[in-house]
Amino acid sequence: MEEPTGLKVIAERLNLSESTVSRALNDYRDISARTKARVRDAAEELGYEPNTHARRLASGKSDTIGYVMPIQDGQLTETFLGELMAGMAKMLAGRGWDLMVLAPHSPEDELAMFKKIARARHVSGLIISRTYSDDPRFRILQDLEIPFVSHGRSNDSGNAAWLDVDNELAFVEMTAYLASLGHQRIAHIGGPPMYNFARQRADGWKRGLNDAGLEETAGYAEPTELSFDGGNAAMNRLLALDKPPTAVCCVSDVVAIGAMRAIRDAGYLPGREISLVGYDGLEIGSLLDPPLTTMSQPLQSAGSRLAEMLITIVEGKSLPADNQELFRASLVRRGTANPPVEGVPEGRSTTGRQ
Amino acid sequence: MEEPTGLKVIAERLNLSESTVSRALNDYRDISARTKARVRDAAEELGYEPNTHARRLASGKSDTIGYVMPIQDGQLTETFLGELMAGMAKMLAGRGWDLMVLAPHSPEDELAMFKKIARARHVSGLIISRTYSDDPRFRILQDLEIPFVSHGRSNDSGNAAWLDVDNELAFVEMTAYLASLGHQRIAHIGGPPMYNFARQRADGWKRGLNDAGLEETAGYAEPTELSFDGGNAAMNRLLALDKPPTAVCCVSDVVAIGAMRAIRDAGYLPGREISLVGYDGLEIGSLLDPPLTTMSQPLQSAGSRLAEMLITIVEGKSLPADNQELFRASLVRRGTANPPVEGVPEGRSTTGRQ
DNA sequence: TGCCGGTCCGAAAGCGTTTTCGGTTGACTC
DNA sequence: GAGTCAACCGAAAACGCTTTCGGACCGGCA
Repeated sequence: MEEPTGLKVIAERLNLSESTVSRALNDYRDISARTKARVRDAAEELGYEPNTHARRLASGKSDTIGYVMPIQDGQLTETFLGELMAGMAKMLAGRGWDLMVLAPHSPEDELAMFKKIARARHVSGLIISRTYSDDPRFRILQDLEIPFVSHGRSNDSGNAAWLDVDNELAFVEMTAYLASLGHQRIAHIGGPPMYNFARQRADGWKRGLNDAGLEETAGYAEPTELSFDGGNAAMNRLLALDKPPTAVCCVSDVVAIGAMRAIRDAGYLPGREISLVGYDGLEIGSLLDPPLTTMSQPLQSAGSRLAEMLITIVEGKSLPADNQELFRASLVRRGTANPPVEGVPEGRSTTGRQ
Repeated sequence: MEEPTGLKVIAERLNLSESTVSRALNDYRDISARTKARVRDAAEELGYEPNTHARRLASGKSDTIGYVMPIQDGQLTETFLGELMAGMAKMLAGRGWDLMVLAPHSPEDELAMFKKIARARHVSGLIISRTYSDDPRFRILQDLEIPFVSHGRSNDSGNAAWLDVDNELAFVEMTAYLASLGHQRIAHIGGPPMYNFARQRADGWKRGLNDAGLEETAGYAEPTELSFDGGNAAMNRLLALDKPPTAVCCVSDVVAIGAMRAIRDAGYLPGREISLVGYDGLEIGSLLDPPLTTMSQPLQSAGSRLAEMLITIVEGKSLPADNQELFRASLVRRGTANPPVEGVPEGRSTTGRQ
């Protein structure tokens, strides 16, 4: 009801022009300190809040960035989106920027959104996530000249801005940890190689083996779906080998949980006959029996940093290529990774040779 | 680089005025069908996309709603936020609206955001969630005249708009289900009564007992923290009773999982000596052993509906009080709810009497 | 005294839409 | 054939801010 106070009323009250008031509030240096103080006080007192749309129209800036949610392929929706977005939103709010959510329901839809943004420019930058090994979005966004930062790398992320977890290092460390416990037969249950992180993690596992002086046993790399069933099936395949592994690096916690079930069903105990490490640091993993050892990645801080990077790029204060950061995952020691026990597990098809 | 095409260029190309073009695109009826068609074709061809800020400034509408994330009290961040927001974003996008995320880090911060929105009006409505039994936000938002819809009811939600799951009914059904399996000693592990849903669920359990002709046994209502440890502790208290329950209605899946552990530690098997039903329908529950029976609530559709309701309110097409909807949770039968077995469990402190 | 340079502020032109208000047609009535 | 009434479109004023440009004023210097 009460019309909001604009520049006008505060200008009239102080016998100043609107332009002076505007510049005073925006801290232009051709306004005297005294005037600035008067203006600020009056603005405060009157509860002035600039009209966002007018400001954005006049300045040509939108002070808004968009987060593109991963396209939901029916199954498990990422559980950490909330935390990531909270990190972004808080950072942005601190700078007076807004966070807008985009939830495309297909790649075509996503493309249409990009095109619209490229034209309307009401969003000045994007954060994308869940990158593929070959991800056309990098090219598209560059062609459309939309500033963006990616959460996760890709083959196509060359000179783009990204923030990623050092997946490879995480799995190097995971493997090294298992080796340090005494394991020699360390397998890997991986994800679909179309996802970039899946490839990186597999690479990390290989390098970890190498670093530990172990060699990659045939059949020890088992790619699978990122699901409970996928982990379960992959673990069953590993158990059917002549020499099943005594430890397994799993591409995700959910996959690891599926593997745990398979281990149990085979009559073993996860963390005893077969050690297991997951990845994601899911809260829920600690509730299992035994609690799942895992690698956890920072989320709130990642969201915050992503937003920060994008702002500097949008403002032209840095180049995309200068914004490439690697976060580090950290080992969460719980109950499923322990030194190997002697003699087990035996291959199902063997009769004791070994 | 290439300046975006505005109303101007399409007006010039067609020898029309900008105002005519604008009205044609907005389907005013004082524009001939022929002209509308010409304008639309030209707009299409030129890839016209209206400038959001200019449009919003001129029309005085913001076509944007904000989702206020629950304030994170350190512990487990809701796992379903992603899905809920996806539901909202998709619905809104379909109508040309935007979804903005607000992530206050304290109640004071939240209040400041409300006040700012009330003045700047760059967000035309809000969706709030995680409501308390006594939630001051209802009053505040009404006083500030900010249109809003709440995800969850409250004592204060009288004539406000809300969408909630029928928590009470869900627990009535849950209790009835356990009773139908033959259970007579049905307990409830509840949440902090400051949360409105916790109260509702406790009420549902009581009504369910009543409907089944059972009476509430002393000590069978155990409020606790919404965490694994909370569930664990509460279950231990139940197990220490003279006559422990043979079935337990849990306020959430996480709490139920904590309870499962307690049951195991006491030497029983969840779903055998003591049945258990959770609430939330967490994916992860199906990965447990045995898989957790639970009640699942719709999320994407809730998000979508929330957004839809808010739009009609913002547009003045309906009153808040006419937008109160109850969704229904549905039972997901998995492994932890079965008919009672005879004679067990015994109270720990008893020596065999019954 | 005249000129120069700084400091501070006002005027005014946008930014790209929407929307009100008339005005111009042509057809249609009596 | 004057008057009426739709039907259709243009002019122009917002919307509330930003930003450029120039002007007034004052002190200091030659």
